[in-house]
Amino acid sequence: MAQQQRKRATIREVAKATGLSPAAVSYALRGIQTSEETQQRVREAARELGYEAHPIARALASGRTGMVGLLCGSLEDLWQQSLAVGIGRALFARDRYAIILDAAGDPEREVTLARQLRDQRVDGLIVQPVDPAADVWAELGESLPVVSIGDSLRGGHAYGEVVFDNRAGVTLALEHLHQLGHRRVAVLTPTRASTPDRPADVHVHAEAERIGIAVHVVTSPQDLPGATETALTVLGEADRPTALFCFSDSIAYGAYAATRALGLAVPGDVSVAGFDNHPMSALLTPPLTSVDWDIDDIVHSAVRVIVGGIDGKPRRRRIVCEPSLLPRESTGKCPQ
Amino acid sequence: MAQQQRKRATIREVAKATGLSPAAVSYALRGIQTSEETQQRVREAARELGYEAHPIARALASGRTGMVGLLCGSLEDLWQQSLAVGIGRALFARDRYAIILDAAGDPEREVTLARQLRDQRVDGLIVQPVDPAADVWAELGESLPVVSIGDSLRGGHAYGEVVFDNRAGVTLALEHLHQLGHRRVAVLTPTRASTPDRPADVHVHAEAERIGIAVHVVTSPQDLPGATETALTVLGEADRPTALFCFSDSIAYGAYAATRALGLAVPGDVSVAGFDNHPMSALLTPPLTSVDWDIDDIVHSAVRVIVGGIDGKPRRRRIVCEPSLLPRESTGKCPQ
DNA sequence: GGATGTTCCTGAACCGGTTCACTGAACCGT
DNA sequence: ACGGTTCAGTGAACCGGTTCAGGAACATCC
Repeated sequence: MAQQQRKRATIREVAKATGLSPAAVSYALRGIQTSEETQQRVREAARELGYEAHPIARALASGRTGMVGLLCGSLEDLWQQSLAVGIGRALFARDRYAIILDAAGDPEREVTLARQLRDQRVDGLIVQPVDPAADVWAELGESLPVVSIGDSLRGGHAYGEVVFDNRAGVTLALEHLHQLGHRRVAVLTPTRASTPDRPADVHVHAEAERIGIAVHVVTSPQDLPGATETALTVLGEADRPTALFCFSDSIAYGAYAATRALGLAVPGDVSVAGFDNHPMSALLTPPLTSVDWDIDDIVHSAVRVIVGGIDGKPRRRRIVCEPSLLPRESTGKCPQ
Repeated sequence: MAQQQRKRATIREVAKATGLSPAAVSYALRGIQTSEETQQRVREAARELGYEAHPIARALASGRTGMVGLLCGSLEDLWQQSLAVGIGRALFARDRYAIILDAAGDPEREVTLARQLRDQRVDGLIVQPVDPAADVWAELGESLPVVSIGDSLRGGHAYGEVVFDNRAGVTLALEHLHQLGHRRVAVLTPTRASTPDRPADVHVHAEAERIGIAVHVVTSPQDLPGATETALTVLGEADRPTALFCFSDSIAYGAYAATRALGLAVPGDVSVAGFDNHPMSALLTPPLTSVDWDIDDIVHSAVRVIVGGIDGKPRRRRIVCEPSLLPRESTGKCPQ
């Protein structure tokens, strides 16, 4: 398409119009190193010429792009979608743009995308790590502020962290199920790096043991068909668990689909608990019991921290979010 | 943060290492105007030096950023979230990045964001217009390829269009409801520009008249609380409609919440039909009758067309998507 | 009154690629 | 042997800002 690229005015034209040097104009437009009166004159000339700073040129010269990378662990998950949307908006409100990428639960893909974002010269990176122990975080950490959401990056390579007290969430859910009499629970966690020592997973086992529940941990994709299939397998086993604890609501939705397909009643035959409390969860039949986090708080914390990092604040931040349990009707007394 | 910005190698260093001019290296790396043997040498030297092209510098010199703007009408809508995610992925697969912005149903905001994206020098713009008749599209159309999704931009200012045959969708839904005996239907459409002559809206009235249904058109926000409130109002009216036709599934979810709050049975007391067929819709109780579009097809069409536009293909494209009706259990015979 | 600062502005280098005009050499057919 | 192409590569300008060293003008201080 022969785009005529509608030549916009440059800083040198504004300089010519005002009789100043380009440097002076550059300063004036940023309100520094110039007299109030000059700034006034420059602004006026700029407006008349329809001058708009060229972000690319500015980025090249100043070394900052105004872009923040957002690397999501798995955007199939509706909750992560909400988070991404929220972060995109919040960044925009601070004059920055988000580049949203999706590792789709694959640790290798995550590494590739992370490098790609660095090469793209984003000013900062927000990541929901698939593999919090990957070496790539150390590598990125030396050239960018990195903020992790959800899990701590191993080795302290993050500039900031907004971590969830997953342990508390797990405890809440498992105790809730125990109280209802469940002793055999399947835990469906998102497909993740095969690091077997992820703190949350370890905690599931430890807590289950402490509380007195036999758990069976299974990984699951986050999309509806994938999660449904996983749940079908779990529920089709000989020794069917009496409750499913899903590490994201999206997975719980798959569990619902599976119970429906198998003709199982929730919570009559099997209880289901979720994690995240997506708005849709209240709308299902029965409404889904879920562990709730304050998503707005997470969004704003993450954005505040990454912006701080970009602006050179030296103090690292670690913000811990506490969950609460929202007991609804998908969990009930253990059958017989 | 004293980021040491880990100096990466530049093209001139590669030039020095190979004994070529920077220009030759630039050409060689892009595989043009140089001998196979030189390209080989250059690639090798680049690898050894850890050279990666600097996208910003490239963008400044070449005038293309590799970024595509994606301006969504209202990201509250789960279906639009799916679309955004899909488009982001598909663009990335073609070595491009998406900048996803959200007009939140506000036409003024849409104009501002559109201009902002242009000033940000995106190579192209994909938009789900809130106001297809806005003047801004003409303005953008002269400096960028613009692809609209959903509605045609008035005045033919788009380079390409992936439009939905909304009329057909409306017809499908209304005829379905008519067949079930409904004669009084409320239509909940997303909050939009106040252009009263939007083709889809006009068509609702025309089709309703043709078919013999009295319609009452109401605009609604797309988020769950907003849509719930709108539905509550509609269902609380003296002359309550016997069916709700929601122009997006997200609005239908609000309708479900409202019926629940009012103690109305679906479809016993009121039928609900949606539009878009989001994956969650099959999971509700009762499963939602919805007008279905092939979202993958939409994603790939839009991306194919915008990439064509960016690459200078002169032929404009208009792709029309046809809907199909997925009758599920949320629509039933009109009470008495 | 000379040393010392400020304030405001300039010139030039710089960021790191791309592109255009041009050159020297090789290759072509006759 | 000759004019005409094609190929591979060069040098310099260029994209449009930012930044740094420095300088003129003016105020301040002892």
